[in-house]
Amino acid sequence: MINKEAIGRFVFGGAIMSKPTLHDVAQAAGVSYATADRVINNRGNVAQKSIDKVRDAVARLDYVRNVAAANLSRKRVYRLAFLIPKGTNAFFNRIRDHIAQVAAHLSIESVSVDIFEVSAFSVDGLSKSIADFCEKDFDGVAIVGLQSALLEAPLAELRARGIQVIGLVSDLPRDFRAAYIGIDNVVAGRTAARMTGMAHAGGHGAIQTFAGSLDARDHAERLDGFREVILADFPHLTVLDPILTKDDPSILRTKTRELLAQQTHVTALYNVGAGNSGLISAISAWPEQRPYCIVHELVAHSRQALVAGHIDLVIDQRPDVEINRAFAVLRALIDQREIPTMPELTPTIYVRDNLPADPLNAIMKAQNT
Amino acid sequence: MINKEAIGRFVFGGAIMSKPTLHDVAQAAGVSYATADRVINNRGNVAQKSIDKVRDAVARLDYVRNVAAANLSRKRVYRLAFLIPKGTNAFFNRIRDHIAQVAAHLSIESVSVDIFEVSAFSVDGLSKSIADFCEKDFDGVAIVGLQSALLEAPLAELRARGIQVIGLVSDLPRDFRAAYIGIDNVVAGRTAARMTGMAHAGGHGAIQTFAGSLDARDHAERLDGFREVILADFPHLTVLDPILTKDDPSILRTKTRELLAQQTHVTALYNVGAGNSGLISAISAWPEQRPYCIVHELVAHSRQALVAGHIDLVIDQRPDVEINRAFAVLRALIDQREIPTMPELTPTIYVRDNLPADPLNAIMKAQNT
DNA sequence: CTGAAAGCGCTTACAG
DNA sequence: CTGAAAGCGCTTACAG
Repeated sequence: MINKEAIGRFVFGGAIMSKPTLHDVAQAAGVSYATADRVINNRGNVAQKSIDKVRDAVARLDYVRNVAAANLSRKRVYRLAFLIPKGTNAFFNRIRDHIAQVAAHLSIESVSVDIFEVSAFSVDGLSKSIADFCEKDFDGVAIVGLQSALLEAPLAELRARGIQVIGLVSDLPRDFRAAYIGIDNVVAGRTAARMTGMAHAGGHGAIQTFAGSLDARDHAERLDGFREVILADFPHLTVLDPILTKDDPSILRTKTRELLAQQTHVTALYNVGAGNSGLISAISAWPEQRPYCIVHELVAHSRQALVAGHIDLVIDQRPDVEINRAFAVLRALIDQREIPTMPELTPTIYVRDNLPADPLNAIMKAQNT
Repeated sequence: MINKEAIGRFVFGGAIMSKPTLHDVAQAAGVSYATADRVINNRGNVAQKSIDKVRDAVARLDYVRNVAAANLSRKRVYRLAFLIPKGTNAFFNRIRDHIAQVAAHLSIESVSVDIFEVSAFSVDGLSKSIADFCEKDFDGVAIVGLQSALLEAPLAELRARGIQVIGLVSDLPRDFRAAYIGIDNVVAGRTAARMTGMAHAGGHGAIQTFAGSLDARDHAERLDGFREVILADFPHLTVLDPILTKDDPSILRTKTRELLAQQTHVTALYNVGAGNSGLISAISAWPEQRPYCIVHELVAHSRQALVAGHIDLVIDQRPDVEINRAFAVLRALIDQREIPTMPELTPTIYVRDNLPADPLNAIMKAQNT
């Protein structure tokens, strides 16, 4: 035990001091407790002279408000909400599950969590949902957003009501949310390209891309990133224009089947969007000579396909990490604290060997025994 | 806003009830507040009859202790410590930095954090450090462990003193710690193998492995996992026995240089251990014809080599995530709560495209302007 | 504009 | 074995 570093202690004149309280501040400033409280919390109705004295004392003593005590005395409940696209999309189901799971633990610490489902990918629907949401009494909300000026008015209304807003997975107009929690989709596309390039080991090839729609910003960004890297670093490879799928599994199935039946020169498939179950079902019928295959988001079917060797790679945005961070960021914003240090969000590469334990699978195993 | 789910509220008879307090429990049980407190916290000196009544009331009301209020009243400080190998190893520097960073934020919430450096990788040193540590007054400690029966006695002593112990990065003897936070190194090796296999695109090849020492459990496990996957799924590839390096960069440099000068049939390099700066410096002298190259842990030099294209892949254990989890788990253990849901630990694959933002780099850029 | 007092849900002596 | 009371650091009426 050679070296020792002490952090987070208050050492004064060699002795460990306890943290200053509002009482100490009031005393040092020569005002009453209540007055000190008023300036600390900007409650108004305080003489400028008092304000200055208190501010000064705060700085001198290095006072920091004890949020836990404050919350206790107010019986505070953090009222949080999530606005998530409704529907059966496996990815958003995963998001919902994790929110519920975290909420169950957090309820112990006086946090209430509501999930609202909004009509998927519709600017009108989302705009109306946000407007409705204004009526409710919440402290903060995480919204799976869209980029549209139509959302600005309802978002401004939320802010006016003191509700903290963050974008989740898909961003809102920049100036109308306090933070964005999600991956950079250009980076995700670049990552997919790097892996595809590596897997060709310098050989020639052509990559068939798939996208739900080029209007979807995340899809377009992934394609851009993908093309950038292939163009710059893998001159032997060609990126074919995307087949548009509306994220519909049956379209993906049909198109993939056609492609494989034609015995084309295609050496790799990359789907930037959803609907992978269709792609997988088509591919698994051609097990012997399938192309290299990358998709996004780890959900039941993509996971299974990875394990079975039908696809090679899944790029995942770790919705569990995103949700955890959304809670932490919302609480910090509501408390007007600094946002805590957290690990960065980066697209995660899964192969069959580094998959996280599968909770569903564990349950099924338990049932079988 | 079609559907709505409320979580974490207490709904009773249609009305939202606030959580029951100890007061409610005492009343329902027909005992005094103090007695209820005694059974909740197992303070002893309570008649069995009272215990039963209180336990019953707790179950009926679904009471859960308010930890924040308890901590406030006790002016509780969580006294946490980390035992980390000393030395200049870039990986452990990263660990130390992140601990300090998290600690700076946590100090606000009455947590004190101390880092103790112990002589690296020495069972004797670690054993003595743990014994010394018993004398100090802490609530919990995370230890970068070793597997040795010699550690059992001092660890038992820690437990006897009510100090919560977890293994971090490298595990302690199973029965003498409450949890282990770190990746599965067999999985890490398997992941490296899968990527190496893919990068050969079905072609033949030979992979030269490097390890610090085969006595190091993590090194041995990574090699095992690596061999397993190559053997099972990549029959065209051969895994060469590891060159032992003591994790010394100069040894790695020399050996790699020799290897490359010999113009061998080696198509890939995989170092399961540390000392990568040596490997990288040797490789970067042969930019045109270098083999495929995988190393562990994202630190300044491996990151730079990835960006420069000298190496292909870094497998990282996300020490930042591990540290965050260590704090959360220690606090849960100390509070005797359930361990909170957190994203799983899985070896992370980095290529040059999905790197997290580099804080150092950002600082240097700022200084240059 | 300012201050004294009760209360948030708990723990800790202290008195029976 | 049991209970009444003060106090943790804050907020919220309420009275001046």
